[in-house]
Amino acid sequence: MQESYGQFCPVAQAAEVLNERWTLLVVRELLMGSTRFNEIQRGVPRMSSSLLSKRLRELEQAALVTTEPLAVGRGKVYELTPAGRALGPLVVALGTWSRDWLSREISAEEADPALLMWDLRRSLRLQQLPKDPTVVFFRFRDAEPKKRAWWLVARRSGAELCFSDPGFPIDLEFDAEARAMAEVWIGRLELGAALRARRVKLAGPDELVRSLPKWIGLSAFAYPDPAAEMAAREGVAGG
Amino acid sequence: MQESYGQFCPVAQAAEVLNERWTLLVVRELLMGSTRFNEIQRGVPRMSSSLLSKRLRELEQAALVTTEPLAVGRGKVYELTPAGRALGPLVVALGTWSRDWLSREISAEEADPALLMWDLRRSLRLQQLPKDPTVVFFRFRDAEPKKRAWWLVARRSGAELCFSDPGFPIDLEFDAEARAMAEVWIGRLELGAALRARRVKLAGPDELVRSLPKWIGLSAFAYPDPAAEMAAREGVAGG
DNA sequence: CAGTATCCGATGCGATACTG
DNA sequence: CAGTATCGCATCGGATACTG
Repeated sequence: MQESYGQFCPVAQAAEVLNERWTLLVVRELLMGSTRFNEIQRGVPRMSSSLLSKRLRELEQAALVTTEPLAVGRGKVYELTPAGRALGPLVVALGTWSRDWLSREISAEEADPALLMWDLRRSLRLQQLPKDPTVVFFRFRDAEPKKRAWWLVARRSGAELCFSDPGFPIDLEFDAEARAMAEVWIGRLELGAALRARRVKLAGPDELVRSLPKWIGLSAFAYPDPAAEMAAREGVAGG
Repeated sequence: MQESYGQFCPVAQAAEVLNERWTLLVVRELLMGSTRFNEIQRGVPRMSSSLLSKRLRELEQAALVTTEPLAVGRGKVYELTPAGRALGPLVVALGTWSRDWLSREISAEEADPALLMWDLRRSLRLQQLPKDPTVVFFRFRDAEPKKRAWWLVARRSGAELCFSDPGFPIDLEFDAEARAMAEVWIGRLELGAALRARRVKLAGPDELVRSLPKWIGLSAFAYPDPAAEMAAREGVAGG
């Protein structure tokens, strides 16, 4: 832990807790609903276990996180305290600010399909699925071999992500560069626009294509406000 | 600069810019209106010049800050770009969150009168002054000798801060522990309550005492919203 | 699986000294 | 005054190995 700033200013005190490397991203994962160590780690794959462990302890000490031993099996459940949950709007605001003002391109390195798919899976609106299961195949031509193909098997009861063909008939098929998909995901590129520009290709029965925006979620930062969210969806569905 | 997180998530990209040690506090100073190097540094006195210089360059590179050489004399003027200014509500929200949820006590170390007075001077509402000049003497009994006594000479045209008696007749006199004063400043302790509890003492003509809350500002985090602000003022004036 | 302990190298930061 | 250059130590964090 860094030395204290030695200031009474609340911003300084907040910074002492949140500015440590990775900490904010761990909070983000918890806000997104991850509760288990490995689940959290899938959201921050470049972070070592030991550091994640340390950060979780620090967050617990700062009273932003509580843990409870699992009733069955080993391990704990990590959850945000009210103080931690109160950071939700702040993290969203930060993400939105970042999307709007930091014009950095997404690099090839960053557009990790594993992370993207993991995020995407978590944000599905399973209740809106047009079929049960709905199976979507994703192809990222530019990704490293092991991360090129993904099967998403979405059921109302939950969704699974596979690296190899699970054998279900495929309903929809995406084909895109990981970067383009990531831009759509974070709301910098609208799906309709991406499709028109052929940066993202989507194949399947017309009605399934049309209904997709209803149940595939986007990043929390993709929607500045609910109205814009709805407008964006209409636009996509119409395209 | 730390290594990149390697994530496309906007939060990660924002963190890369803002999470460096001291950076957020430098942004805070710029948001508060400081534009000159030394002015900024007075708000972060424990930060070395070299590091402040480096951080300012980084912020400039991230397009949050612009500089302009001074027409006369040496040095530059530092200013936030629109992107930087857009962080304003975020910093305030962070400070408010911190005040509300991080219940850390202000330590004696942190309650630096120099910082407190510097903040206070900057937040005066000079147009609301009852007299011109209005001279306030502050005594912090618990502070180190050199920081025990302060004279604030506030004029509509600007305010000065002195460590030694400037010779003006004193209108109001504060006497408090620096910690108590800091708690009032950040809005964790209401001035009226502090006065009643004798943690802060204020002496002077009745009408000047009463008018003080009108022109002495509090930290940006002391007011969750304008309504609360007005209510707080009324409460103080009545007490 | 769900973490923890240890080690070691990189680097971030603070101190000091210096310049126009 | 308004910064910049340099240096050396501390510490942070990543890799690896380990445990119940």
